[in-house]
Amino acid sequence: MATLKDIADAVGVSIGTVDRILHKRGRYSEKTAEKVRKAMEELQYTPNIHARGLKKTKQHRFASLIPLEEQDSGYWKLLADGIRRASAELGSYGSTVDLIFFDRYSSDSCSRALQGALDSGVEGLLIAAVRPDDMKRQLQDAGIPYLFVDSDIPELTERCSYIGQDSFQSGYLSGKLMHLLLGRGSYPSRVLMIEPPGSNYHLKQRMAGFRSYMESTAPGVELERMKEDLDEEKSFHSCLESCLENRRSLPDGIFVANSSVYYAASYLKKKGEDYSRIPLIGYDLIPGMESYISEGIIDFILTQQPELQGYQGMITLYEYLVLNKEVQKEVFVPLNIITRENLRTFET
Amino acid sequence: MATLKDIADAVGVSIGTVDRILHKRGRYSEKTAEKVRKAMEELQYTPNIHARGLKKTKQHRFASLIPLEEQDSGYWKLLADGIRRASAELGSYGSTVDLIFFDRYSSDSCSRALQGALDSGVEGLLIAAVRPDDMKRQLQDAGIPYLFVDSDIPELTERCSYIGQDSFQSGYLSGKLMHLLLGRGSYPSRVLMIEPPGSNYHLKQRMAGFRSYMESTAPGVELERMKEDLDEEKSFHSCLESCLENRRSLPDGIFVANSSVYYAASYLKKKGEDYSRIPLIGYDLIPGMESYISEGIIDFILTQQPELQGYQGMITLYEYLVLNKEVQKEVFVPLNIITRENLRTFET
DNA sequence: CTACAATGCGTTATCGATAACGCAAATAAT
DNA sequence: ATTATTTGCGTTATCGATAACGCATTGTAG
Repeated sequence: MATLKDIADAVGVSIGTVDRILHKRGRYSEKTAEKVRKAMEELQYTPNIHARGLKKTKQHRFASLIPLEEQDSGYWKLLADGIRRASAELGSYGSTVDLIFFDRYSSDSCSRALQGALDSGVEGLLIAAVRPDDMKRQLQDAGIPYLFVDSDIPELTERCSYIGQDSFQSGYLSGKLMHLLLGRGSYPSRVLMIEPPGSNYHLKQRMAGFRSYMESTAPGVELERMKEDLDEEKSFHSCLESCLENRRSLPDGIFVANSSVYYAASYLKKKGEDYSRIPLIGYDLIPGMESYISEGIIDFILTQQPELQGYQGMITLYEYLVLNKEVQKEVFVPLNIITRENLRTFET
Repeated sequence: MATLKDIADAVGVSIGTVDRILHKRGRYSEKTAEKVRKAMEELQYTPNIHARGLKKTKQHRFASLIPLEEQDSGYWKLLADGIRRASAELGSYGSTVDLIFFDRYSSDSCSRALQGALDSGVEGLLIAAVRPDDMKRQLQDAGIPYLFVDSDIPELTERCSYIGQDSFQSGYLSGKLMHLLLGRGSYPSRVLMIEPPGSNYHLKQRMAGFRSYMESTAPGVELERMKEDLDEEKSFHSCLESCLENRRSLPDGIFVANSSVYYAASYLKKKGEDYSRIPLIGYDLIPGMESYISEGIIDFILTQQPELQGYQGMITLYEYLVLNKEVQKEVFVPLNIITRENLRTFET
């Protein structure tokens, strides 16, 4: 591997000059710059990351801002784990990461946490933008760069990137899988769509995607919609119970637009065989989900690898701010389909 | 972040002593060692990767040994791309990677390539063990560490790791998806299983997994088996043609155990609507596959992210040999299910 | 024509970990 | 008791990139 010194020797100048040219810091003639660039090309100069990183060691500080780990059935713990993994890695590169949590159902908690983060003097923020309206105001004139994960606020064009899901498409995909589970040609069938609490952009998009698939491809399928109000198992159970009691027969399939599918599964299991075999599709591989999948109560889980989102998000922020890498404005993570037969390969 | 110097100052010794204790290089008393270890704990010492890497810059050389990129419909190019990505990354850490290719249908080509790699003086080898018998002999007393990707030879216990697929399980999963596509209750149906040429362990496992699912779960499904002999489009087409002509009716589903599903798709497309709508399941997202998926000719593609396998494999080898990290003996990559509706999220 | 800035380039300390080297003091061997 | 050897520890050059500093030379303003 060629070093700065190799280039300098080849051209007949000093490393200082080469470095100035490399970083366009002025104080050189265009003539030597041309020669240097040619030599770099020929000798295939690659900067030594270690040397660069070592020299540039100056306590970088970042923070992440996501909902409380236990909210949404533990979904945010997965994201937090990814952030922690990135944090450990960045630690040995001389940076620190603060994890800040807020109550996603409280405007107050959210804005206080965000304000605290903005005032804490960190160099960059990783934000799960689950409260777009609250956050938008505060971020308008944020002095520091930020990156969104999980949920986006596209209007904030200064955000350095968004890493997350294509939620409409994931709903659409759920629709297809449900359609397959119903069995072709067994019309008419009735499917129950459950919209969990804390309705945000992504939930609505998933619902819309699901509906869109059914309307365009499976006209014989009738959709019923149910809205949950509390992110809690008991409440979910009773709500589902009253909904199912009011019907003539059991639905032919149930779709839950987030990880609350966990509650639906525990309900169906409790109610026995007839209920358990209703096709059930939902989101996110949170702890405890595995058993319902391997028992076959949950047929498909879609996931957008929250752990990876957290990890990637933090690493991207670092690369953007410290290494000056270019980053994509929008990164959609792969939509994974998890079912009984490939579940094991997704466990860490 | 605490540095060696911080630890040294805290204990009242020099950094040389701390370093010797850290690396157990002798020349210290157990008494100071104890104090140092305590200080490291308290001050949360994390070695600075950059400083370490910089000091240890000494041209590490590795090589990879995989089949020719165009074989198996271009499957190996994906793996090679992953290795190249790792190579670029490791380059800036001062290491080089040679990519060596061999003809996977020639024992001679394989053993010459392997011998060349072993004699080239590299520090570690990444090997796609697609010719277990040939390779086993040569690797018995290989002087250098090696790691397998894609295909394994579990008997060689000195291999530092294996990164790849659980092929039986992936066949089993294919079986489930095929079952869904057939539509529940539409028995009896007949499914054609195609075993591509170059029959190896993984192909056979996939076939076995598929058959196992059907036998255990879908007794009404009748399986027919067809064996291909040449890895070539024309030959595949004529073989498939003669097979389909000898039947009373079209099969209700087709399963191809590797990326040759590409040839099957091009055949079905050519033959028009009746053929195109036959459920078709296969493997690997090779270039050109996308269009058949989005047209709906291929219903499901399973993939074990060959690009990731190549990348991960090379990085793991590096971590094992250079950073002395512990590595898992066996890593199964996630089994991804790709279909029309999530295809886009898997394109890079 | 002097002052003084701007240009072009070389020199050097620095980041943190590593490991070779050197020097005492303690212990062992003769 | 004297020479070897071992033990315990400090000192220092090194890896490559960075950027501050310094010193000429050229250009420009008063």
